[in-house]
Amino acid sequence: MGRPGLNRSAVIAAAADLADELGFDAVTISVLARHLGVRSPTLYSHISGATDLRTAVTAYVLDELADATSTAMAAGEGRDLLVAYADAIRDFARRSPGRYDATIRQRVPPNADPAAEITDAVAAAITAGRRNADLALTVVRSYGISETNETYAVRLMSSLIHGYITLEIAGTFAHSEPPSETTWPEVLEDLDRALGLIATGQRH
Amino acid sequence: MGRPGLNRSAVIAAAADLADELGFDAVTISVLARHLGVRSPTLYSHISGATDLRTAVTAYVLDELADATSTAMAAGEGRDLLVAYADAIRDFARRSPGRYDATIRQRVPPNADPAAEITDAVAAAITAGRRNADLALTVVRSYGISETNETYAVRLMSSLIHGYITLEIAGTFAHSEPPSETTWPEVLEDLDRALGLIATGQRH
DNA sequence: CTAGGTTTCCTACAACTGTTAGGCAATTCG
DNA sequence: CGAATTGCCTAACAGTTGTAGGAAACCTAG
Repeated sequence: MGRPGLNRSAVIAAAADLADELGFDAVTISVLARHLGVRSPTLYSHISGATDLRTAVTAYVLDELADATSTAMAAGEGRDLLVAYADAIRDFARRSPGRYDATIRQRVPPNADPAAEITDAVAAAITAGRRNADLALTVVRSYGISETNETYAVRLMSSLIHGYITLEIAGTFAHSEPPSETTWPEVLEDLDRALGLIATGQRH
Repeated sequence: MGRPGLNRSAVIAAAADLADELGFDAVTISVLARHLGVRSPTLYSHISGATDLRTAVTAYVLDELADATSTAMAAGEGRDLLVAYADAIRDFARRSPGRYDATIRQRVPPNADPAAEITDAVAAAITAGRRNADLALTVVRSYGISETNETYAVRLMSSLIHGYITLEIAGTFAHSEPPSETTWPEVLEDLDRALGLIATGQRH
Protein backbone atom coordinates (compact mmCIF):
# COMPACT_ATOMS: atom_id res chain seq x y z
CA MET A 1 0.00 0.00 0.00
CA GLY A 2 1.82 3.04 -1.25
CA ARG A 3 5.53 3.61 -1.37
CA PRO A 4 7.65 3.30 1.75
CA GLY A 5 9.35 6.33 3.29
CA LEU A 6 9.27 8.37 6.43
CA ASN A 7 6.73 7.83 9.13
CA ARG A 8 5.79 9.79 12.20
CA SER A 9 8.03 7.83 14.57
CA ALA A 10 11.07 8.23 12.37
CA VAL A 11 10.49 11.96 12.10
CA ILE A 12 10.13 12.38 15.86
CA ALA A 13 13.17 10.25 16.61
CA ALA A 14 15.22 12.28 14.14
CA ALA A 15 13.96 15.46 15.79
CA ALA A 16 15.10 14.19 19.19
CA ASP A 17 18.57 13.42 17.83
CA LEU A 18 18.69 16.84 16.25
CA ALA A 19 17.77 18.42 19.58
CA ASP A 20 20.82 16.83 21.17
CA GLU A 21 23.02 18.09 18.36
CA LEU A 22 21.76 21.63 18.00
CA GLY A 23 19.59 22.32 21.04
CA PHE A 24 15.85 21.89 21.40
CA ASP A 25 15.07 25.40 20.17
CA ALA A 26 16.95 24.83 16.95
CA VAL A 27 14.69 21.95 15.94
CA THR A 28 12.55 23.68 13.35
CA ILE A 29 10.52 22.17 10.55
CA SER A 30 12.90 23.39 7.89
CA VAL A 31 16.08 22.32 9.67
CA LEU A 32 14.60 18.91 10.35
CA ALA A 33 13.48 18.56 6.74
CA ARG A 34 16.95 19.42 5.44
CA HIS A 35 18.43 16.94 7.88
CA LEU A 36 16.13 14.23 6.58
CA GLY A 37 16.77 15.12 2.95
CA VAL A 38 13.22 16.17 2.13
CA ARG A 39 11.40 19.48 1.63
CA SER A 40 9.59 21.18 4.47
CA PRO A 41 6.04 20.56 3.25
CA THR A 42 6.76 16.84 3.20
CA LEU A 43 6.90 16.75 6.98
CA TYR A 44 3.30 17.91 7.18
CA SER A 45 2.29 14.44 6.04
CA HIS A 46 3.67 13.08 9.29
CA ILE A 47 3.20 15.86 11.81
CA SER A 48 0.58 18.53 11.95
CA GLY A 49 2.86 21.47 12.60
CA ALA A 50 5.72 22.85 14.64
CA THR A 51 3.99 22.73 18.03
CA ASP A 52 2.80 19.20 17.39
CA LEU A 53 6.38 18.23 16.57
CA ARG A 54 7.73 19.71 19.80
CA THR A 55 5.04 18.15 21.92
CA ALA A 56 5.56 14.79 20.26
CA VAL A 57 9.30 15.00 20.89
CA THR A 58 8.59 15.78 24.54
CA ALA A 59 6.34 12.75 24.88
CA TYR A 60 8.84 10.52 23.07
CA VAL A 61 11.69 11.69 25.23
CA LEU A 62 9.72 11.42 28.48
CA ASP A 63 9.13 7.79 27.59
CA GLU A 64 12.81 7.22 26.90
CA LEU A 65 13.63 8.81 30.25
CA ALA A 66 11.14 6.62 32.07
CA ASP A 67 12.61 3.56 30.34
CA ALA A 68 16.13 4.49 31.37
CA THR A 69 15.18 5.30 34.94
CA SER A 70 13.07 2.24 35.34
CA THR A 71 15.85 -0.03 34.08
CA ALA A 72 18.33 1.51 36.49
CA MET A 73 15.89 1.00 39.35
CA ALA A 74 15.68 -2.74 38.80
CA ALA A 75 16.98 -3.60 42.25
CA GLY A 76 17.54 -1.93 45.57
CA GLU A 77 15.56 0.24 47.92
CA GLY A 78 16.04 3.26 50.11
CA ARG A 79 19.34 4.98 49.55
CA ASP A 80 20.51 2.61 46.81
CA LEU A 81 17.31 3.12 44.91
CA LEU A 82 17.53 6.87 45.29
CA VAL A 83 21.07 6.95 43.93
CA ALA A 84 20.17 4.67 41.03
CA TYR A 85 17.15 6.82 40.22
CA ALA A 86 18.96 10.16 40.46
CA ASP A 87 22.04 8.97 38.61
CA ALA A 88 19.90 7.64 35.80
CA ILE A 89 18.23 11.01 35.33
CA ARG A 90 21.51 12.89 35.53
CA ASP A 91 23.23 10.55 33.09
CA PHE A 92 20.35 10.96 30.70
CA ALA A 93 20.51 14.73 30.95
CA ARG A 94 24.27 14.88 30.44
CA ARG A 95 24.30 12.42 27.59
CA SER A 96 21.30 14.03 25.87
CA PRO A 97 20.98 17.67 26.85
CA GLY A 98 18.60 18.47 24.02
CA ARG A 99 16.32 15.63 25.02
CA TYR A 100 16.43 16.66 28.68
CA ASP A 101 15.63 20.19 27.64
CA ALA A 102 12.55 18.88 25.88
CA THR A 103 11.30 17.28 29.09
CA ILE A 104 11.34 20.55 31.01
CA ARG A 105 10.24 22.93 28.27
CA GLN A 106 6.72 21.57 28.42
CA ARG A 107 5.85 24.84 30.05
CA VAL A 108 2.53 26.57 30.25
CA PRO A 109 2.90 30.17 29.01
CA PRO A 110 1.87 32.88 31.50
CA ASN A 111 -1.59 33.38 30.05
CA ALA A 112 -2.12 29.87 28.85
CA ASP A 113 -5.31 29.12 27.03
CA PRO A 114 -7.21 27.01 29.57
CA ALA A 115 -9.19 25.44 26.72
CA ALA A 116 -6.04 24.46 24.86
CA GLU A 117 -6.62 21.57 22.54
CA ILE A 118 -5.66 18.12 23.83
CA THR A 119 -4.03 16.58 20.80
CA ASP A 120 -2.75 13.02 20.66
CA ALA A 121 0.74 14.29 21.28
CA VAL A 122 -0.39 16.21 24.36
CA ALA A 123 -2.16 13.13 25.70
CA ALA A 124 0.96 11.06 25.11
CA ALA A 125 3.08 13.62 26.94
CA ILE A 126 0.71 13.58 29.89
CA THR A 127 0.80 9.81 30.07
CA ALA A 128 4.56 9.69 29.81
CA GLY A 129 4.82 12.40 32.43
CA ARG A 130 2.75 10.32 34.80
CA ARG A 131 5.05 7.35 34.19
CA ASN A 132 7.95 9.40 35.44
CA ALA A 133 5.95 10.69 38.39
CA ASP A 134 5.14 7.11 39.36
CA LEU A 135 8.81 6.21 39.35
CA ALA A 136 9.54 9.07 41.74
CA LEU A 137 6.77 7.78 43.96
CA THR A 138 8.33 4.34 43.94
CA VAL A 139 11.59 5.74 45.27
CA VAL A 140 9.85 7.64 48.03
CA ARG A 141 7.72 4.68 49.04
CA SER A 142 10.76 2.45 49.33
CA TYR A 143 11.80 4.70 52.21
CA GLY A 144 8.62 3.71 53.98
CA ILE A 145 7.27 7.23 53.91
CA SER A 146 3.64 7.49 54.97
CA GLU A 147 0.95 8.47 52.51
CA THR A 148 0.54 11.79 54.29
CA ASN A 149 4.10 12.82 53.49
CA GLU A 150 4.40 11.12 50.13
CA THR A 151 3.61 14.15 48.01
CA TYR A 152 5.90 16.37 50.01
CA ALA A 153 8.76 13.91 49.73
CA VAL A 154 8.33 13.62 45.97
CA ARG A 155 8.38 17.40 45.62
CA LEU A 156 11.48 17.75 47.73
CA MET A 157 13.32 15.05 45.85
CA SER A 158 12.23 16.16 42.39
CA SER A 159 13.01 19.81 43.05
CA LEU A 160 16.50 19.08 44.26
CA ILE A 161 17.42 16.60 41.54
CA HIS A 162 15.91 18.63 38.75
CA GLY A 163 17.32 21.88 40.09
CA TYR A 164 20.85 20.54 40.46
CA ILE A 165 20.90 19.01 37.00
CA THR A 166 19.49 22.14 35.39
CA LEU A 167 22.04 24.42 37.00
CA GLU A 168 24.83 21.97 36.27
CA ILE A 169 23.96 21.81 32.58
CA ALA A 170 23.55 25.57 32.43
CA GLY A 171 27.16 25.77 33.50
CA THR A 172 26.47 27.49 36.82
CA PHE A 173 28.79 25.14 38.70
CA ALA A 174 31.55 25.13 36.11
CA HIS A 175 33.59 28.02 37.44
CA SER A 176 33.96 27.21 41.11
CA GLU A 177 35.60 24.45 43.10
CA PRO A 178 35.00 21.65 43.89
CA PRO A 179 33.87 20.13 40.57
CA SER A 180 30.22 19.31 40.18
CA GLU A 181 31.15 15.66 40.04
CA THR A 182 32.19 15.85 43.68
CA THR A 183 29.20 17.68 45.10
CA TRP A 184 26.57 15.53 43.37
CA PRO A 185 27.03 12.51 45.69
CA GLU A 186 26.91 14.88 48.65
CA VAL A 187 23.60 16.26 47.45
CA LEU A 188 22.24 12.73 47.27
CA GLU A 189 23.57 12.04 50.75
CA ASP A 190 21.74 15.03 52.19
CA LEU A 191 18.63 14.09 50.27
CA ASP A 192 18.83 10.54 51.60
CA ARG A 193 19.06 11.88 55.14
CA ALA A 194 16.07 14.17 54.63
CA LEU A 195 13.96 11.34 53.19
CA GLY A 196 14.99 9.14 56.10
CA LEU A 197 13.86 11.76 58.59
CA ILE A 198 10.54 12.14 56.81
CA ALA A 199 10.06 8.37 56.90
CA THR A 200 10.70 8.09 60.63
CA GLY A 201 8.59 11.13 61.38
CA GLN A 202 11.52 12.94 63.00
CA ARG A 203 10.67 16.17 61.31
CA HIS A 204 8.51 19.00 62.66
CA MET B 1 21.20 66.56 20.19
CA GLY B 2 18.77 64.69 18.02
CA ARG B 3 15.12 64.14 18.57
CA PRO B 4 13.95 62.35 21.70
CA GLY B 5 12.30 58.96 21.46
CA LEU B 6 13.05 55.44 22.46
CA ASN B 7 16.35 54.46 23.95
CA ARG B 8 17.94 51.14 24.71
CA SER B 9 16.77 51.03 28.33
CA ALA B 10 13.17 51.77 27.41
CA VAL B 11 13.20 49.06 24.75
CA ILE B 12 14.63 46.48 27.14
CA ALA B 13 12.21 47.39 29.94
CA ALA B 14 9.30 47.11 27.52
CA ALA B 15 10.60 43.72 26.43
CA ALA B 16 10.70 42.53 30.03
CA ASP B 17 7.10 43.63 30.56
CA LEU B 18 6.10 41.91 27.37
CA ALA B 19 7.78 38.72 28.55
CA ASP B 20 5.56 38.68 31.62
CA GLU B 21 2.49 39.21 29.47
CA LEU B 22 3.16 36.80 26.65
CA GLY B 23 6.03 34.60 27.79
CA PHE B 24 9.73 35.07 27.17
CA ASP B 25 9.69 33.17 23.89
CA ALA B 26 7.00 35.42 22.47
CA VAL B 27 9.18 38.50 22.77
CA THR B 28 10.26 38.92 19.16
CA ILE B 29 11.53 42.02 17.43
CA SER B 30 8.33 42.47 15.47
CA VAL B 31 5.96 41.92 18.40
CA LEU B 32 7.98 44.31 20.53
CA ALA B 33 7.99 46.92 17.74
CA ARG B 34 4.21 46.71 17.35
CA HIS B 35 3.83 47.00 21.09
CA LEU B 36 5.95 50.16 21.09
CA GLY B 37 4.15 51.62 18.10
CA VAL B 38 7.13 51.65 15.76
CA ARG B 39 8.29 49.54 12.81
CA SER B 40 10.64 46.62 13.29
CA PRO B 41 13.74 48.19 11.68
CA THR B 42 13.49 51.05 14.15
CA LEU B 43 14.50 48.78 16.98
CA TYR B 44 17.81 48.04 15.32
CA SER B 45 18.87 51.56 16.26
CA HIS B 46 18.67 50.55 19.90
CA ILE B 47 19.56 46.89 19.93
CA SER B 48 21.76 44.96 17.60
CA GLY B 49 19.44 42.01 16.99
CA ALA B 50 17.20 39.40 18.52
CA THR B 51 19.84 37.60 20.56
CA ASP B 52 21.21 40.89 21.87
CA LEU B 53 17.69 41.80 22.95
CA ARG B 54 17.20 38.54 24.84
CA THR B 55 20.57 38.73 26.51
CA ALA B 56 19.97 42.34 27.51
CA VAL B 57 16.60 41.42 28.99
CA THR B 58 18.27 38.64 30.97
CA ALA B 59 20.85 41.06 32.37
CA TYR B 60 18.20 43.66 33.17
CA VAL B 61 16.01 41.13 34.93
CA LEU B 62 18.89 39.56 36.86
CA ASP B 63 19.59 43.02 38.24
CA GLU B 64 15.96 43.49 39.22
CA LEU B 65 16.02 40.12 40.94
CA ALA B 66 19.18 40.99 42.85
CA ASP B 67 17.60 44.29 43.90
CA ALA B 68 14.47 42.57 45.17
CA THR B 69 16.36 39.83 46.99
CA SER B 70 18.83 42.22 48.50
CA THR B 71 16.05 44.47 49.82
CA ALA B 72 14.28 41.53 51.41
CA MET B 73 17.50 40.43 53.04
CA ALA B 74 17.96 43.74 54.87
CA ALA B 75 17.90 42.17 58.31
CA GLY B 76 18.15 38.76 59.90
CA GLU B 77 20.51 35.82 59.67
CA GLY B 78 20.42 32.07 59.59
CA ARG B 79 16.94 30.71 59.14
CA ASP B 80 15.25 34.11 58.94
CA LEU B 81 17.63 35.23 56.24
CA LEU B 82 17.14 32.01 54.31
CA VAL B 83 13.36 32.42 54.35
CA ALA B 84 13.57 36.08 53.35
CA TYR B 85 15.94 35.20 50.52
CA ALA B 86 13.95 32.25 49.21
CA ASP B 87 10.60 33.99 49.52
CA ALA B 88 11.90 37.00 47.62
CA ILE B 89 12.97 34.82 44.72
CA ARG B 90 9.74 32.88 44.72
CA ASP B 91 7.61 36.02 44.90
CA PHE B 92 9.56 37.48 42.03
CA ALA B 93 9.05 34.35 39.96
CA ARG B 94 5.34 34.15 40.64
CA ARG B 95 4.72 37.83 40.06
CA SER B 96 6.84 37.93 36.91
CA PRO B 97 7.01 34.51 35.30
CA GLY B 98 8.31 35.88 32.01
CA ARG B 99 11.12 37.72 33.76
CA TYR B 100 12.00 34.66 35.84
CA ASP B 101 12.04 32.62 32.67
CA ALA B 102 14.57 35.05 31.26
CA THR B 103 16.89 34.44 34.19
CA ILE B 104 17.07 30.70 33.58
CA ARG B 105 17.00 30.64 29.80
CA GLN B 106 20.49 31.98 29.61
CA ARG B 107 21.45 28.52 28.52
CA VAL B 108 24.48 27.37 26.66
CA PRO B 109 23.42 25.32 23.62
CA PRO B 110 24.83 21.77 23.50
CA ASN B 111 27.63 22.58 21.10
CA ALA B 112 28.17 26.14 22.20
CA ASP B 113 30.73 28.15 20.37
CA PRO B 114 33.54 28.40 22.93
CA ALA B 115 34.71 31.61 21.27
CA ALA B 116 31.26 33.18 21.45
CA GLU B 117 31.43 36.91 21.34
CA ILE B 118 31.27 38.70 24.68
CA THR B 119 28.98 41.59 23.86
CA ASP B 120 28.13 44.35 26.32
CA ALA B 121 24.87 42.58 27.07
CA VAL B 122 26.67 39.32 27.82
CA ALA B 123 29.10 41.12 30.12
CA ALA B 124 26.18 42.79 31.92
CA ALA B 125 24.45 39.44 32.34
CA ILE B 126 27.61 37.91 33.79
CA THR B 127 28.00 40.77 36.24
CA ALA B 128 24.36 40.64 37.29
CA GLY B 129 24.62 36.88 37.63
CA ARG B 130 27.53 37.28 40.00
CA ARG B 131 25.51 39.76 42.07
CA ASN B 132 22.91 37.08 42.62
CA ALA B 133 25.55 34.49 43.39
CA ASP B 134 27.02 36.78 46.03
CA LEU B 135 23.63 37.11 47.70
CA ALA B 136 23.36 33.33 47.91
CA LEU B 137 26.79 33.27 49.47
CA THR B 138 25.68 35.81 52.05
CA VAL B 139 22.86 33.55 53.15
CA VAL B 140 25.14 30.55 53.47
CA ARG B 141 27.79 32.49 55.38
CA SER B 142 25.24 33.72 57.88
CA TYR B 143 24.91 30.08 58.92
CA GLY B 144 28.57 30.13 59.84
CA ILE B 145 29.43 27.57 57.21
CA SER B 146 33.17 27.12 56.70
CA GLU B 147 34.84 28.16 53.49
CA THR B 148 35.42 24.51 52.63
CA ASN B 149 31.70 23.79 52.50
CA GLU B 150 30.56 27.15 51.16
CA THR B 151 30.33 26.16 47.54
CA TYR B 152 28.54 22.95 48.32
CA ALA B 153 26.01 24.75 50.53
CA VAL B 154 25.29 27.32 47.82
CA ARG B 155 24.74 24.58 45.26
CA LEU B 156 22.42 22.65 47.54
CA MET B 157 20.38 25.73 48.39
CA SER B 158 20.24 27.11 44.85
CA SER B 159 19.32 23.76 43.34
CA LEU B 160 16.46 23.19 45.75
CA ILE B 161 15.00 26.71 45.57
CA HIS B 162 15.37 27.00 41.83
CA GLY B 163 14.08 23.49 41.23
CA TYR B 164 11.02 23.92 43.41
CA ILE B 165 10.06 27.24 41.85
CA THR B 166 10.57 25.94 38.35
CA LEU B 167 8.41 22.89 38.89
CA GLU B 168 5.80 24.96 40.71
CA ILE B 169 5.52 27.44 37.85
CA ALA B 170 5.45 24.64 35.31
CA GLY B 171 2.31 23.43 37.08
CA THR B 172 3.80 20.13 38.23
CA PHE B 173 2.45 20.54 41.75
CA ALA B 174 -0.96 21.85 40.73
CA HIS B 175 -2.79 18.56 40.55
CA SER B 176 -1.93 16.90 43.83
CA GLU B 177 -2.56 17.67 47.47
CA PRO B 178 -1.45 19.42 49.60
CA PRO B 179 -1.23 22.77 47.76
CA SER B 180 2.20 24.04 46.86
CA GLU B 181 1.68 26.90 49.31
CA THR B 182 1.79 24.38 52.14
CA THR B 183 4.85 22.41 51.12
CA TRP B 184 7.03 25.45 50.38
CA PRO B 185 7.65 26.32 54.04
CA GLU B 186 8.41 22.67 54.71
CA VAL B 187 11.03 22.69 51.99
CA LEU B 188 12.65 25.71 53.59
CA GLU B 189 12.53 23.97 56.95
CA ASP B 190 14.36 20.94 55.61
CA LEU B 191 16.83 23.20 53.82
CA ASP B 192 17.42 25.12 57.04
CA ARG B 193 18.14 21.88 58.87
CA ALA B 194 20.56 20.73 56.17
CA LEU B 195 22.44 24.05 56.22
CA GLY B 196 22.58 23.90 60.01
CA LEU B 197 24.13 20.42 59.87
CA ILE B 198 26.69 21.59 57.33
CA ALA B 199 27.57 24.54 59.55
CA THR B 200 28.13 22.41 62.63
CA GLY B 201 30.02 19.80 60.69
CA GLN B 202 27.58 17.06 61.64
CA ARG B 203 27.54 15.67 58.14
CA HIS B 204 29.76 12.93 56.72
C1' DC C 1 15.74 82.93 13.93
C1' DT C 2 18.23 80.14 11.04
C1' DA C 3 21.69 76.57 9.80
C1' DG C 4 24.09 72.17 11.14
C1' DG C 5 24.47 68.20 13.02
C1' DT C 6 22.45 64.46 15.33
C1' DT C 7 19.25 61.06 16.13
C1' DT C 8 14.79 58.79 15.25
C1' DC C 9 12.05 56.70 12.38
C1' DC C 10 10.47 55.20 7.91
C1' DT C 11 10.05 52.60 3.30
C1' DA C 12 12.02 49.09 0.42
C1' DC C 13 14.02 44.90 0.07
C1' DA C 14 16.25 40.16 0.73
C1' DA C 15 16.36 35.83 3.08
C1' DC C 16 14.31 32.34 5.84
C1' DT C 17 10.50 29.76 8.44
C1' DG C 18 5.84 27.94 8.88
C1' DT C 19 1.95 26.54 6.41
C1' DT C 20 -1.63 25.41 2.74
C1' DA C 21 -3.00 23.62 -1.80
C1' DG C 22 -2.69 20.78 -5.46
C1' DG C 23 -0.13 17.61 -8.55
C1' DC C 24 3.27 14.00 -10.13
C1' DA C 25 5.31 9.64 -9.43
C1' DA C 26 6.63 5.42 -7.10
C1' DT C 27 5.14 1.28 -4.88
C1' DT C 28 2.24 -2.49 -3.77
C1' DC C 29 -1.81 -5.37 -4.24
C1' DG C 30 -5.40 -7.51 -6.99
C1' DC D 1 -0.76 -5.14 -16.00
C1' DG D 2 -3.97 -1.78 -13.78
C1' DA D 3 -5.36 0.98 -9.99
C1' DA D 4 -5.51 2.57 -5.50
C1' DT D 5 -2.53 4.36 -2.16
C1' DT D 6 0.91 6.87 -0.46
C1' DG D 7 5.14 9.98 -0.38
C1' DC D 8 7.15 13.70 -2.01
C1' DC D 9 7.30 17.69 -4.79
C1' DT D 10 6.54 22.66 -6.65
C1' DA D 11 4.07 26.92 -6.10
C1' DA D 12 2.64 30.34 -3.28
C1' DC D 13 1.57 33.29 0.89
C1' DA D 14 2.10 35.24 5.49
C1' DG D 15 5.14 36.52 9.07
C1' DT D 16 9.89 37.36 11.01
C1' DT D 17 14.78 38.80 11.05
C1' DG D 18 17.96 41.86 9.33
C1' DT D 19 20.19 45.51 5.92
C1' DA D 20 20.40 49.86 3.34
C1' DG D 21 19.41 54.34 2.50
C1' DG D 22 16.54 58.39 2.96
C1' DA D 23 13.34 61.84 5.13
C1' DA D 24 11.80 64.29 9.10
C1' DA D 25 12.13 66.02 13.84
C1' DC D 26 14.78 67.95 17.36
C1' DC D 27 18.60 70.50 19.85
C1' DT D 28 22.19 73.78 19.82
C1' DA D 29 25.34 77.35 17.96
C1' DG D 30 25.85 81.43 15.63
